[in-house]
Amino acid sequence: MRVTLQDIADICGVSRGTVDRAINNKPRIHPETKQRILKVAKELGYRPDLVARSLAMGKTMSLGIVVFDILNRYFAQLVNSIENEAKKHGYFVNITLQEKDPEMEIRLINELVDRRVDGLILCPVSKGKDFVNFLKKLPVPKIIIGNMISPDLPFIGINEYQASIDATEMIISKGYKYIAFVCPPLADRNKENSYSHDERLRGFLDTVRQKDIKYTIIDHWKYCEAIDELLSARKEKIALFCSGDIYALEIMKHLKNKGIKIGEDIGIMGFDGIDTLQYISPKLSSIYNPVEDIGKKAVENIINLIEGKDIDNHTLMDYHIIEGNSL
Amino acid sequence: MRVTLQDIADICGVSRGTVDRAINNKPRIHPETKQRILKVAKELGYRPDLVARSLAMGKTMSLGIVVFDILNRYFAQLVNSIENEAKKHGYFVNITLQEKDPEMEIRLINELVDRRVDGLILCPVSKGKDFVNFLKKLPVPKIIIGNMISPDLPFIGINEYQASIDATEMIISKGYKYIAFVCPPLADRNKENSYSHDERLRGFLDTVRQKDIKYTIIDHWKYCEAIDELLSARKEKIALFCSGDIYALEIMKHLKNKGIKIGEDIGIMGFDGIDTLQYISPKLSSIYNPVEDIGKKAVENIINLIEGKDIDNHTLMDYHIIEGNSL
DNA sequence: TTGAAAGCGCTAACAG
DNA sequence: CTGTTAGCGCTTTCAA
Repeated sequence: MRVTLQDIADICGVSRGTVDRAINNKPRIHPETKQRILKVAKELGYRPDLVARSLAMGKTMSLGIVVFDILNRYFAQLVNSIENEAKKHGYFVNITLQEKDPEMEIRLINELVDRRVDGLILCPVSKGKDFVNFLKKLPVPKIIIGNMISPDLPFIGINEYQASIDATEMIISKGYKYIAFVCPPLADRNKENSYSHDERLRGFLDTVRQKDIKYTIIDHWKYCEAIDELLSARKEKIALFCSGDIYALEIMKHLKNKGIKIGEDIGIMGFDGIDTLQYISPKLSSIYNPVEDIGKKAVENIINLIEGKDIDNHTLMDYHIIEGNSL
Repeated sequence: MRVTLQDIADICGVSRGTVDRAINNKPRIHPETKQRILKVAKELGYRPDLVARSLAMGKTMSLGIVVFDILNRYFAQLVNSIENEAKKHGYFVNITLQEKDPEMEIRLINELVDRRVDGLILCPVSKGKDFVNFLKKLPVPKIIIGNMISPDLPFIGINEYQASIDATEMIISKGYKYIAFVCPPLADRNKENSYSHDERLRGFLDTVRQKDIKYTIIDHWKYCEAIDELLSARKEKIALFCSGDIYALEIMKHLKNKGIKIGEDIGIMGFDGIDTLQYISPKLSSIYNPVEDIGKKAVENIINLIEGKDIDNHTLMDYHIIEGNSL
């Protein structure tokens, strides 16, 4: 049913090789036969079988992407920019979501490799020596985004530690004397890769301790309740530094429902600068995480690796503070 | 470098066929040889080459998805649910974004077919007879989501017309005497497929005309300015019915900046019920568009088609009105 | 300039 | 139960 090179060859009375030369613009073919072949190919609506080509060439022109959740705005933006950049270079994108399940993550990576993607872009949740070894052994190049898991694996991200210091200093500069740092549960962080959150926490702690600011760490899922308690327990005006805008948005929703005025009764700082924020009032202060640039850079780097070129093993992109009205 | 069936066959002193039987759990093989082969395969870390398998079997176990923009929350939710469901059935997902460019759309669909995806799930922007013919001629099954383009092509969506009637009646029931319908420019709608918006508009018009309600249609990109004018020109309290939550969010942002109280000074109704709304105050009234169910159903249907089974050509899913505080 | 043939790694049909 | 063989559709090398 589908037209193959052989079909065209039969009709034109030439060999498959010649048809190949005509169709793929290869040299060493007589212009006239070429025209004849192209004409027939067009009439028959010939389309190449990219699976067969991949097998023959050992190259699929596709990238495997593993992220955990495209509903997370950060990853939606990331995937969007990866897809756009990949397309420009003629690559297609195989996306899989691993739902924060380390076993599933490994399974999915394996299957992408089985499908012979030419390169992998990963935002891993797994961590540890075994996982790093697993990745290193894979027969395809890979780029890690966001959660660094090993200095040996090519990485793209921002300086989370410094960004967190900058954010904390900015909060302090607004006069807050008590800051709560909100982040995912430590229990999860032991199993999962939480490099970003760890670095942010470290930056926070180093700053508040050095500046002698009172603080607490809220690292469990009942953070809204914890904040309520905090509000009734502390007299001074407090600020919340959320390790991710998603937390900040949930908290803002909660506080608004209670009639608490954000920016007046309490200060909030986010992290990531996701674009949903444009619709939120008051405007949330946050850290702009250049996710589009990161996606683009990841594609550039992975293609360089695929082509055997050298890249910087660690690339840190520029971030900056977004001043909103929430502090 | 990569281990093949032949490598294992050589080591075990059997033929490729036998190794195949062992590895793929096929019958007619002696348990002992099977064990021996499996052991070697494991030691060598054998992994199947899915490209080769695809070529041999004429099946890639992958679905091609074409949407225009994963940054649009509606499509992020859709893609998420498609990916999850596909994974359950052992299918992988090739996603491409066409940026509302009809030519690009055709190019991308063609390339997905060249890559031998087993089925396509499309949210087309193109329309017209040529495009429908193009789709019909494709040698793979396909499902259309959202924008119906032909009664002959399998479609999944909601009854946009009826939903719009329900929404309009609900607005009217709140006492509004003047309603503005906000939707994308007509100019774009002539070229692009705007089935959803057209149906919503039709439902709106049929209702306001029948109930003798004053109305206007704002179908250009300067809708915020248009609304400002409307607000100063009309004395009665007006409602805006936005054909898409995205418009509603932009408008709410604009109005909030001007200090206009939504739900009090003006009424707003959205469409789609995207999940960003949970963070927005006041809560936007909207129409819940069951995008997750649609994605799931699309995968089920496309797999049925791939397997040669029959499906309902048109599937309408349940929607419902979300009552917020914006009316 | 063109043809023939081998091979990519796997599946499947047919013998033995 | 196992081996052999012929593809799948394309690329690539070597002859002619």
